[in-house]
Amino acid sequence: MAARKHGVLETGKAGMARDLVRLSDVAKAAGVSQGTASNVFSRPDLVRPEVRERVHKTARELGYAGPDPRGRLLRAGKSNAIGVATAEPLSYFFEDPFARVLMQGISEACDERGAGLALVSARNSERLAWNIQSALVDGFVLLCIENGEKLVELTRERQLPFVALALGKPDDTISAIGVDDYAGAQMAARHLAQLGHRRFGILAIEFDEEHEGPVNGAAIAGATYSTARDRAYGYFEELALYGVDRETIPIYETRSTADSVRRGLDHILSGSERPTAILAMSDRVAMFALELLAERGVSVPGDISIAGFDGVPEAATANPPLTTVVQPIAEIGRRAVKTILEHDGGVHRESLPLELLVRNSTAAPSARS
Amino acid sequence: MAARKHGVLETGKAGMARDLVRLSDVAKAAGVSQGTASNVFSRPDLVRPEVRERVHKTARELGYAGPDPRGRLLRAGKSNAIGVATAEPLSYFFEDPFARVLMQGISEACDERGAGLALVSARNSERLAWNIQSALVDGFVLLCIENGEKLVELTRERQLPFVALALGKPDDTISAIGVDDYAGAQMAARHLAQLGHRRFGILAIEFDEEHEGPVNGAAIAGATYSTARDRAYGYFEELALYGVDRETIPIYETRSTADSVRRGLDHILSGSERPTAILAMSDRVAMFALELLAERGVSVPGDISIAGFDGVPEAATANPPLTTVVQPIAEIGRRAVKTILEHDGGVHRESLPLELLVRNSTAAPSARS
DNA sequence: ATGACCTCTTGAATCGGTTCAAGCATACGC
DNA sequence: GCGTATGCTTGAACCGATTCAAGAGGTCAT
Repeated sequence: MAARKHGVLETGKAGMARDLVRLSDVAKAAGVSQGTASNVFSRPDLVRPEVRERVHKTARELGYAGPDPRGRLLRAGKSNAIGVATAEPLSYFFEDPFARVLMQGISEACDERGAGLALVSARNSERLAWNIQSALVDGFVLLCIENGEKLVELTRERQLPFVALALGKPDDTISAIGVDDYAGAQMAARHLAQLGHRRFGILAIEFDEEHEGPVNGAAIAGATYSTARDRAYGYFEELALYGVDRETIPIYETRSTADSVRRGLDHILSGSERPTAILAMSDRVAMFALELLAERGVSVPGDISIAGFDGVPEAATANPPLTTVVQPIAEIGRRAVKTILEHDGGVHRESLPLELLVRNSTAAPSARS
Repeated sequence: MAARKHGVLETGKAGMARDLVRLSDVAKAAGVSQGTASNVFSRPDLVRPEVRERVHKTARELGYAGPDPRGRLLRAGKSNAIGVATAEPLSYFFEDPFARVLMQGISEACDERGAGLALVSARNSERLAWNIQSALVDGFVLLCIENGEKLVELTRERQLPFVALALGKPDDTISAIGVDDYAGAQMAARHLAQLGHRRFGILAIEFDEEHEGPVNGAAIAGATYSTARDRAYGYFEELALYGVDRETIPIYETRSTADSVRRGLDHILSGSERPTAILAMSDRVAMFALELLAERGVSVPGDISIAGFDGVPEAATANPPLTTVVQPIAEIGRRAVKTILEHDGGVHRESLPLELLVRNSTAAPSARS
């Protein structure tokens, strides 16, 4: 009661006097040492009940808010929270389907272990750097979508445990969890080839920082992002087994937006020999393509088959439901958290299995194609 | 280079020796005072370039990770982050459509102002208490869904600025942002009544902690959650204007799960006079109902009209697209952040406008009904 | 040569706790 | 009555920075 009354008074003096009362004030007022006062709150069983009660009473009378986590943090060292960082804006965590499923896995693991969760990001890279430098966390999960190198660079300087979500990096001295994009791409390609398709088009995700448009072999070899590169090679190698020459496959690098997918589709379908199957490097891109084709009256899988990649939940309810290579996204998140919280100073690299999930967006090419 | 080498050595000794090198070590090694060393990193322009360079070099050689945010935090007082707290498990932030849109608004506002974002929650309330007590934030946004009272109680003790997302609380001494649920419910009811409906059923969201099932007037009056209560009264009052007696309206309290909505639907449709319109207190519930009715071969809006509440994005792509009362969810989030970051010690209460959005799930009752 | 005025730099205080070795009673066994 | 085990308390060190009044050294004008 006294506490509440005091609190009201405090906030009443709009904007003035912040939290003036500290543990040492309580200790002094209660006539005990600061050490004892601290024990009252953190390890009550070490304190004689009467003393404990007296200190509590004093604290209430003074309006003490309880031990300030800032002080504790400094002493204890651990903030008991992990940070998830990415170079995208913060809202990415709540918008992107992949990120959302990943975060579900991450948050489950955090809940289980009682760890907190801090989202670290920013629109411009200067602020991102600052945010990473000043994040109050015990470790980082790096969502390496856009600007992975930079992210790793910045995080490394914090000298905290971290794990990159993407194995591709040439640098295998850092911990990472990911999937075998190459093998996954092979699965998708094999599936379509075995259905009888021989004419393909590829709707790619980002190979490089800023580029959009048709892509050739050299560009792929020099790609900044290994995810796209590996998936491309996976497609190529597998299709080669079925006698499909990679040179004949139109491939368009999109920016994962509806507009760029539209342009990509135009490019791919404009050739003399129209593909009967499209390999999309992400479900997101595949689903944009699905919508656009429906608008144009092209039947999927009647006229064209499409296979995606990632296995986001939305793929199941797309129209038609999307055949895709599913990543264990939530599991990746869970393991990332585990890796950080159980960090032992070593490097932890892990590749999780992919799985082809056949739905209705793929079928044998029709006779008339 | 030296820095990296050192870093590698450090982490090499698996699990041993943490970050031994502090600012004071660097200062000593560089032969400057700690104050100067601090300035080198935080206010470089105060330091003569040569000295600055020397300190930086020393820091690199020692493998100094840069000023530790923990120390800074204690001194500076502000962690420059806000916490979003709720009594649901953490994954709620990424699963629930309402929460997601809200978080988009919140994260945009945080991005804009360069504030960090911490998610605070837990499965059991003991841990929740601890997490709130120890969150390193400058203020809280309280997502009062399930256990608002408790949440407010816990947060109040931190003596940090906070804003509750829900106006309903009897306690108007706390800051809050919300909508006029009563008026919103009236809009939905009026719309259906004006279409000609006179027989209604209500699929309610939670009135109380644990209950599911048919609800009577007394239960509503004594409801724990004001959101549900206000919406119910909004429906009742408006329908009364059209001569509909509230006693004749079957109302079922769901737990917002598919199963409970199924039971709710059974209850509502089992009466002798089948309703021609259903008022659902949330889009989530409405969309479950939509699916279930489709399964049963009941046409919406042919046989039955349904109106939702909240205006989550999914409502637009439901089948049929859902008529609903839309809340400015993202805007609520943005204002919440603004309120906290601009906290002046006063109480800030705000009610944002609702809007009826008519789509295809509502129509005039058919002749045969 | 003197004093005014700059630009850096220093040293100490401070932020708010936790922890631990050492001290002091009190009770217990003999 | 004495040594010892037991149970609370204490006081001081420490966590890792930032800040600011005061000082040091140098420049410039008179």
